Amino acid sequence: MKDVAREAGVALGTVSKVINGLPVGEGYRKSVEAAIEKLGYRVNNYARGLKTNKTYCVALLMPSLSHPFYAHLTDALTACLMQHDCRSLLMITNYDPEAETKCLILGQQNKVDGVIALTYNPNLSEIDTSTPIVTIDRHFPGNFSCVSSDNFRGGELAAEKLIEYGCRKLLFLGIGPDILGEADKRGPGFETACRRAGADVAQLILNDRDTDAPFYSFLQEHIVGGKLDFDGIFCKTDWLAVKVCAFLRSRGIRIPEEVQIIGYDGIEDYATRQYSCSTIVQPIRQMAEVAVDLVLHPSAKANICLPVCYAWGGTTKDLRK
Amino acid sequence: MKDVAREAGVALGTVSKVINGLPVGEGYRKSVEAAIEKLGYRVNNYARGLKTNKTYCVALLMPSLSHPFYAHLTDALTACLMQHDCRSLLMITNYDPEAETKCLILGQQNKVDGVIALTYNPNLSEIDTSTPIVTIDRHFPGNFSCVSSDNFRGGELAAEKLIEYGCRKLLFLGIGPDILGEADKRGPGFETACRRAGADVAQLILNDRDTDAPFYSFLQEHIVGGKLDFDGIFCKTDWLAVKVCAFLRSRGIRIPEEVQIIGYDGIEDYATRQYSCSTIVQPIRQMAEVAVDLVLHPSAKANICLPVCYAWGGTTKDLRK
DNA sequence: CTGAAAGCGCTTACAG
DNA sequence: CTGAAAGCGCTTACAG
Repeated sequence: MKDVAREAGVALGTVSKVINGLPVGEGYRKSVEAAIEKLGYRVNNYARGLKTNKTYCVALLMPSLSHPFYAHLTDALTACLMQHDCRSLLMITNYDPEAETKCLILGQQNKVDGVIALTYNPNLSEIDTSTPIVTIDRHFPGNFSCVSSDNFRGGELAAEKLIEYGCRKLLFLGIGPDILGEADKRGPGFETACRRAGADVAQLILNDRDTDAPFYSFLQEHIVGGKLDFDGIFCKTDWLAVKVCAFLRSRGIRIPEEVQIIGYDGIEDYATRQYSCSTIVQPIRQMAEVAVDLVLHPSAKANICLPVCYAWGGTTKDLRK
Repeated sequence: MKDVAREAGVALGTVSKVINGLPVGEGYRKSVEAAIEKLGYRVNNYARGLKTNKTYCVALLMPSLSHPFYAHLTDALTACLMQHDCRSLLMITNYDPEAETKCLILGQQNKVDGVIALTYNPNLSEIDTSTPIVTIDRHFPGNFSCVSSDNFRGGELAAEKLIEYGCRKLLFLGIGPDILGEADKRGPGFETACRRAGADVAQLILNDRDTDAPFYSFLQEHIVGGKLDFDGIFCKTDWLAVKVCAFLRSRGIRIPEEVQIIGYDGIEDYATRQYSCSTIVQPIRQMAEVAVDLVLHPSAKANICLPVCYAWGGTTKDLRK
């Protein structure tokens, strides 16, 4: 920058003004721009951030990118931030609360303009609350905004569809509850709509993320004479739905003829772009847009639920046929 | 930091030394640490970077995170960087050369310590070459290191396996060539091994990433009397292999009984962790480790090919049976 | 071993 | 409108 000023024969302040588009004499602007071009000068964001306290950088905290939902969300968030001339500082926590806390601190140490976090259970007491934090799907005490899909409505929708397609003996399968997770409204939404319609509904909710064996033994117990005791299952995630489908098929149960299954998330196969099961689709792009908007223009604590929709994915009856 | 110095009754330099673990009197260390704790002080990386010219931040350029390969690679790279106390600045280019160039510049403007890039065709002439750049799977003129899987060997391996499993009329299907892409050695590797074994080999290589219709019409032309004219196909990517399988199955051709298919990448289903097709597996974690090592400790231009392996995924004959 | 001072590359009141 | 100067929060020779 000093070199540019010397080359153009002006003071540093003038160069700064040209860079930032502040009013400057036309002749000065020309020569400064020429000097910038000639020297290949590029402003140093670190130095700028030191003065302005703006870094044009937002930290993204994700549990993993191995799961397509997180990968797509990260993709969408980064694209949105880019449109606002913001960069994303990506941190992967692997579902580990300690790593989550560490990452939050690291992010803040880099003086990010904000944090968008999909976390499981960070130690929030260590967190500096002066930078805006937006969570995805999680409520935390304090002044954090939260954006999520409309999980309760999604649960209702799953129930409505299964009942519409003829199911009467319904089952909800889920892992959780996560700490204060918005996603834990899926089950209650499902149950509410089932009861409203007067349909039978059972549920099995596990706490252990590491094994799904209990789901299989539960299902096995409900297979009598080669027939499953339920005709409609809502799984808390597509991930679970896909695994449940694989298990039931391995036991000779036909899907969707004997039992229909709906998941939640809206995961597509990477190659064929087909849904991996019938599912409640989360509006990922919109969630990203809202989260970015909220983190860049912090307001009072907001709690935003975005509308979901149902999509057919082979594990429910296809009414189009 | 000034506050910390005042609180501890020492000079700024002393605080700096404590923070950076430089030798300091035990009593001073104690009181400085107490002051840091009390004030909740955290060093500002931007200010530090201004002096040291180190940012502990590496830019990651990826075409997208919608494809599992890029998502897993990004995940692994971020984890490796984290272990080196480095953060990742994520930039998504959507395969757009202009965006690639813009991202490279943005990254450098943030004074990253290095760049790891999986790009298609950025305008490299605009790039400042003073920061180390490591590419994945791409060669560029200039002093950039490149890490990739051993694509040529992967192609050979695919041929060897298909031939071992009884195939005699082989076909290679691919999109490309990418500009100077390392991945373009897959076809030649395949062909070389086929010829070496004296097997027939045909190939179809398209240039248009946006449509795969020509693949299907080509295959359709080679279906005579319900039989495909090839008994072994190597697809340049799993993505293509999965789509080709879907097409052939829709035409009533049985896989792997009538034709065996191998892809490249090693993509697993996110839920079942099963390979989406028989495949040549890229060593993603190792590639990430090597790339991070190379970007953090730049040496002379290195060109590193990591070993691949074959994995069964349902589209070749399972010899274990 | 410690403290005072200079300087990293910027921005921003403040005079002129 | 422009230039000279102070200062953002750090680190690092340099004296003491």
